[in-house]
Amino acid sequence: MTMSDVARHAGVSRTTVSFVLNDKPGAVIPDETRRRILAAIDELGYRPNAGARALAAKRSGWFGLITEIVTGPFAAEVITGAQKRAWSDQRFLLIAASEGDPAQEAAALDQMLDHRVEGLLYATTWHRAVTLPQAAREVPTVLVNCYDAEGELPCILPDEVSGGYRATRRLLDAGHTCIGLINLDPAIPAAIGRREGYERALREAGIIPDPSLVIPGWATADGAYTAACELLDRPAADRPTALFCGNDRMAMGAYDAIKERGLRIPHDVAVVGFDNQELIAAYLRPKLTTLALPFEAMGTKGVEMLSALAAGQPLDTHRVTIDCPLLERSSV
Amino acid sequence: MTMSDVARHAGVSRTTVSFVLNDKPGAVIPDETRRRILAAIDELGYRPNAGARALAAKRSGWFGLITEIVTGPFAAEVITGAQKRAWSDQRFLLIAASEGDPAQEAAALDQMLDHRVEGLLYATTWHRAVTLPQAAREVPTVLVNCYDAEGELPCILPDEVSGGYRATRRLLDAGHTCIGLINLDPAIPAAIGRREGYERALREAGIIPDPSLVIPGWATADGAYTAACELLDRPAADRPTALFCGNDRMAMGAYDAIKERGLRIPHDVAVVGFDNQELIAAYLRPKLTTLALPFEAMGTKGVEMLSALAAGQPLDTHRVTIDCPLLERSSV
DNA sequence: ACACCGAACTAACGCGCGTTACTAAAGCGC
DNA sequence: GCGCTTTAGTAACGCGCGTTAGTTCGGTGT
Repeated sequence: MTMSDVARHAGVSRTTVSFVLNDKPGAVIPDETRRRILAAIDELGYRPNAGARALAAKRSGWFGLITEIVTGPFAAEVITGAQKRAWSDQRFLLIAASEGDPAQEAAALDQMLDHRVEGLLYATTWHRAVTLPQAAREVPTVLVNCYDAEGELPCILPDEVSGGYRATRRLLDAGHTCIGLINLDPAIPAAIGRREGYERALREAGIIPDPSLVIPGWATADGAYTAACELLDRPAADRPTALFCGNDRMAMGAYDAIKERGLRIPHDVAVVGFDNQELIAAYLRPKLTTLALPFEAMGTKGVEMLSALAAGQPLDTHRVTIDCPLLERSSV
Repeated sequence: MTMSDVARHAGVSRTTVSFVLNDKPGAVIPDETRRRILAAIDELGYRPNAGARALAAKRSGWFGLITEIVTGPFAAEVITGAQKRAWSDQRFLLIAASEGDPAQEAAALDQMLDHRVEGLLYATTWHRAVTLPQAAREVPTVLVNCYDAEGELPCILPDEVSGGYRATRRLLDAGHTCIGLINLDPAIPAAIGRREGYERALREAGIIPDPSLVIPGWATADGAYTAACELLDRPAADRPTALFCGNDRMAMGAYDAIKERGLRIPHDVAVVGFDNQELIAAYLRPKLTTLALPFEAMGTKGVEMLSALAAGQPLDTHRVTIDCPLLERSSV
C-alpha cells in the first residue's frame, strides 16, 4: 500500500494525496476531493511510511537518549518524562544504555547518528561532570543530571542548593535549631550544593552553622549509621534534634542509630532524606519525609530543549536547574 | 556526506561503494580498491543513512515494544533484556508505554506500524490474559508475561509451577514439613501455578497438602499480615514452621506477624517470597530468600523469537516458559 | 586469428515520499 | 474576443541507498 495506490483509487495524482496528508499550506483542495482521498486511505488501509517520509523531508523525527543503565528507578523516570514529551511532539526516542562501558556508548552513538537523530540526550545516574565522545558534537546535545567540564553543552540539573535549603527550612519550621547534616561524599556536586542550601537556611534563621554538625556518610547506610551515632552521642546540649541525610538509604542507617538509642522519630529526632526512593521511603517506619530528584521533569525538559535546538531556535538558558520537591511523610 | 561523495572521492561508482559496505557476496573487489574506498569513507567522515538503507532494502530493522508503564522494575528489566539482544542483532527497539490507556496504546501501535516495525513485543506488568488491538495482527507479535485468550499468539511466560515447586522444595529441604502458602488472588495464573507447584513438591515429599494451610493474602502486605496471623495462631501441632508468600511485599507483612509473636526468622519460622523486589528483599531483616521473575530473560527471548518470526522461520515452541531462579538470602 | 571467460567494475531502476514548477480550466471585467 | 487572475490540480525531480543487468578489458585455449 503506497501513496500511489491511494491516488489511483481516488482518481487523483500522488501529489494531491500528499498535499491532503500534510495539510500543505497554500494548496487548495475542494472538500469533495479531500473526502474521496480520505475515503480511499480508509478503504485501502493505507498508512504512510515514516521512513520514506523522513528521507524525503530530510527530517528524521528521532532523538537519541543515552543512559548509563536502563534498569534502576532513575533512568526509568528520565525515560518516562522524555518519552511522554517526545511522543506528544510526534518525535521518537532511540534509547540505549551504555552500561558504563565506553565502547558500548560509542557503538550506541554511532547507531544513533546512522539513524540521523536530530538531537541527543545524555543522562547520568548521579549528578556529576562528564566528557562526551567526540561524535556527540555532530548533533545538538543536552546533558541531563550532568554537565561537561568545559561548560559548553546545555544541561539540566537538579537544584541541589534549593533542595538543601528546603529540607533544612522544613526542619527549622518544625522548631529544630540544632540540625545535623549527614552528607554524601563531600567532593560531589550534590553534597556541595545541599550543604550550601543547608547553611543558607540556617543563617537566614539567625543560626551560625556549626561545621562539626556536618559529617559525611559516604552514601551508604552503614556510613550514615556511624555518622548518626557520632552526632547522637554528643553531650545533650549539643545533640542535634534533627538529621538531614544525603539520601534515603542513609536515612535508613540514621533510623537504626536513632531507634537503638531509644529515641523516637519524629518526636525526639526528626529526619529528612533525599532521593525519594519509593520502596525505602514509603516503607520505613515512620515513613520518611524526603526530597525527590525531579528526574521525570528533567527528561521532559530535556526533550523540550532539544526540540528547540533542533528547530534552530537559540536556548534562553544554557543551564537549567529544576527544583526538588519536598514529600511530606511522617519523619518530621 | 552521501555514498556518491565517497564514490567520487575514491574514483569508483556508487555501486562499488555499496558492495564494499555490504560485503555483497558474489562481488569481487580487489584489495586495493576496497582500501581506497574505506580510506575515502574515513576521510570524509561518511556514515550510512540508516533510513535510506531501510527504504531501499525494504527492511526497517525495527521492533516495537509496548509495555504498560516504562517506570517500575518489571518493565525496565524487560526493556533491558530486549535492548541488549536487539542491539547485538543490529536491530532497534521503538519503545512505548500504554499507561494502561487503550487510546495511547492504539496511538503507539499506529506510530510503530508507520515506522514499519518488523515485529511487536507486548509486555504486561503481571502474568495474565490480554486482548490486543486488531492492528497488532498486521505484524508478527510475541506476548511477554501475558497470553491471548484465543491462544493464537506466541507467548513467553514465567514458569509459575516450577517456581512454586522450587520454593516449596527449598523449605522441605530445610526440614520443614508444615508449610503455609500465603497466596495471591487465587484467580490469577500466578496463584494457580504456584499452588500447583507447591502441592506437587509436598506430594513428592510424601506429604498430603492441607488446604487449610493455603490462604490468599490478596497481594498486599496487610492482607498477608492477616493471613500469617491466622496460620501462626493455629494450635502448636498444626502451626506452620515455614511460609511461602506470593510476593515480597506480602513477605513483609508475614515478617511483621512473625516478629510480633516473638518468633525468629528463620529459626522458628522460615519465609520464602516471590518477585525479588531488590529494595524490599535485600533490606528486610533478615534478608529475604525469594524467587525472581525472569523479566530480563523474557525480554531477551522475546526479541529472539521475533527475529525468527521476522525472518520467516517457524517457531519451534509457541508457548515458552522460563524458570524463576531462587535467590538464597537469609530467611530460610 | 577468433571465440570465450571471468574479473572488475558501472548505468539505471526503484524504494515511498515531499516539493517545486508548471498547466489546464474556469471566472471576470471590458 | 482578449488578457488576467484564481482554482485545482499534475509531471517530474530528488532524498540516499540496494540491486539487477549489463559493459569493458585483459587473459586463455585452439
